[in-house]
Amino acid sequence: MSRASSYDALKDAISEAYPTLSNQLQQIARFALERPDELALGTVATVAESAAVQPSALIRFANALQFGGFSEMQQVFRARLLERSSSYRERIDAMRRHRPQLMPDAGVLHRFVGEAMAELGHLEENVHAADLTAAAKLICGAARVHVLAQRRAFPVACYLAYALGQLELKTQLLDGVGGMLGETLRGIDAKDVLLVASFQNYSPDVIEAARSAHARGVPVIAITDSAVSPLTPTATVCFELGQGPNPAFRSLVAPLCLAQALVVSAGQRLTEPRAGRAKPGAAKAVPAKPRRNAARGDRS
Amino acid sequence: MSRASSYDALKDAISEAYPTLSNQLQQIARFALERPDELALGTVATVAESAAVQPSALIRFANALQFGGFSEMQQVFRARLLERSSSYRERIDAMRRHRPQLMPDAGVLHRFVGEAMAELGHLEENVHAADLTAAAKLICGAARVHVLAQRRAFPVACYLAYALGQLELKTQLLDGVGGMLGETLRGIDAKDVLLVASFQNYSPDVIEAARSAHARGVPVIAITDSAVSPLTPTATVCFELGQGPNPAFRSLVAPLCLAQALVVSAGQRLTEPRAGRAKPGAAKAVPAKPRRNAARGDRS
DNA sequence: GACAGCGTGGAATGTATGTTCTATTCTTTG
DNA sequence: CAAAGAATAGAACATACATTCCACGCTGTC
Repeated sequence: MSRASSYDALKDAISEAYPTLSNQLQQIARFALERPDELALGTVATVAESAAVQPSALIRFANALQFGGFSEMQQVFRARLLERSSSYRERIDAMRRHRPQLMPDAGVLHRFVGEAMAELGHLEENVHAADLTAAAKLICGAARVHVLAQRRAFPVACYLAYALGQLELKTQLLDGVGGMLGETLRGIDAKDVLLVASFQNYSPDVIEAARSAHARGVPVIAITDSAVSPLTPTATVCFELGQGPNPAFRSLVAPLCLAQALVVSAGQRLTEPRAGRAKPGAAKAVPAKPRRNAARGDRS
Repeated sequence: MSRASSYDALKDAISEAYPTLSNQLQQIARFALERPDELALGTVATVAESAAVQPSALIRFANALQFGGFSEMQQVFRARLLERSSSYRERIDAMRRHRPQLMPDAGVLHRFVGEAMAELGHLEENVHAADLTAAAKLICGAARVHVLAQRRAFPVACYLAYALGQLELKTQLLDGVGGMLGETLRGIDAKDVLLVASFQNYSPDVIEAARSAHARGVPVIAITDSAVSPLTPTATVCFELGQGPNPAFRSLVAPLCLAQALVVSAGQRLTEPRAGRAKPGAAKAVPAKPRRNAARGDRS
């Protein structure tokens, strides 16, 4: 029997070998199963102290399990940690593998469906509910909502403008038609809100628009991909979606799903005004505050 | 400002410090946000190699973020890994479900993510690979590609126009700006292809455009929701996505994912012309054939 | 065009780590 | 009760590591 390469296999190997182990090694075995995180991250010395054994005993334990040494065994515990950290992707990958590709273009569709699902999983993990609430609050309290995006992100703006327009909100899609973008931007005042979306490579116009709006006290809600996006510093509320598993073919699935949630959150807030919303007047007064991310604690 | 102790705080700290960092340090910042797992488990040397920087740069990066050294910063990444792997996240999910009034908008996001995934599942079941292949063939063989959609489906058209334009294809987005839609439509001939998308309630303009194009022998590729859609009879290739589990809040996730698959299929066909494609001339000649769905057998 | 300041690359250094080895202790058996 | 064997503790060692330091190159400025 060779050494185990997955945590589950390792668990089996430990149970199997357990009766044949010495007292101390059994103690380590129990420790390993009870606190696998500690074995994943700790050093020989720290684990040994925590398990109340000598460092050398850990090496003997690893050897007893057919590992070349402690570090080799530790890889298994670390792999477990990584697997666990992305629960969605695990399921997706399994599902994807389970289906063989019959035709060339079916494989393409399968692949993008799988990646879209993974992106959605990431979306849910990376978006803080409080940001969603704060953004919805801003939108509802605004006199007008301006939506701006370009190139790859433009569909997101289209959807937002359309869906927010379906509510009773005064929504304006800022396309650059006729080169009137600059003029329109100047017309935005602090009672409005600017909704922008941009991903790598970021459209300079959009960045500049967000910057200038922010400078004039207009609250900015940004949908972007990274915490180091140029939109981040100028955004009142910033959604950082991260990038999917395959950065080569990024899709709009995650941003659009977020946009939909944003619209519906705003819609709920409009139809049920008392649910957690402050007085309408107060809600309008809030936006000028430059606090970037409502969800997270102030960095003082 | 003291050093960040949680991953979220670290993300904020990175975004804040990002503009002041040197090029190399910015590169590391991006790497850290994109692949936090690697920073959690790797050593200075391995991370440095993976990020294509010198080990010392990593220490400088950690110092710039107010950490005493790399290891100190690494603790934050490791803490994140532990949080995610343990049942901590599940506990939050549970709390979110059990106390929706505390985080009302988290439920909204969760719901739409779930529905989007369901829609993607349906998409995969309802789209036939042969339709995808046929559509890609049409697109590649066309002299020009015209994309048309309105209202809710308009973002799909935007994406298609943008993405197809990124390939070497001559793509034209038919917005109705200036009321020129009718004029533009008359300019489409049988060597072109018309890509339309429309969902309930179907936009009359789009339906009429597809009908008239079809009547003049222009191949039409349609993305719609149902087999009884008014687009179905006039489409050379028709993707019927079905409607998601909840028809009230239909999203664009499925159609956009399909659009992406379509674009990439076309792209592959362009860069590898021999892969399954007939002679270019023949490919152009095919479309006029009135057989509706290439994938399915004739319904007799 | 020279100089100052900063960012960068790469080697040097001291520490900490994993592993090995041996002396000691405990257990078991004749 | 004594002796042999295994298990264990702890020190010793070689390696790998994080960190520091210094020389070089680049950029912007006077």
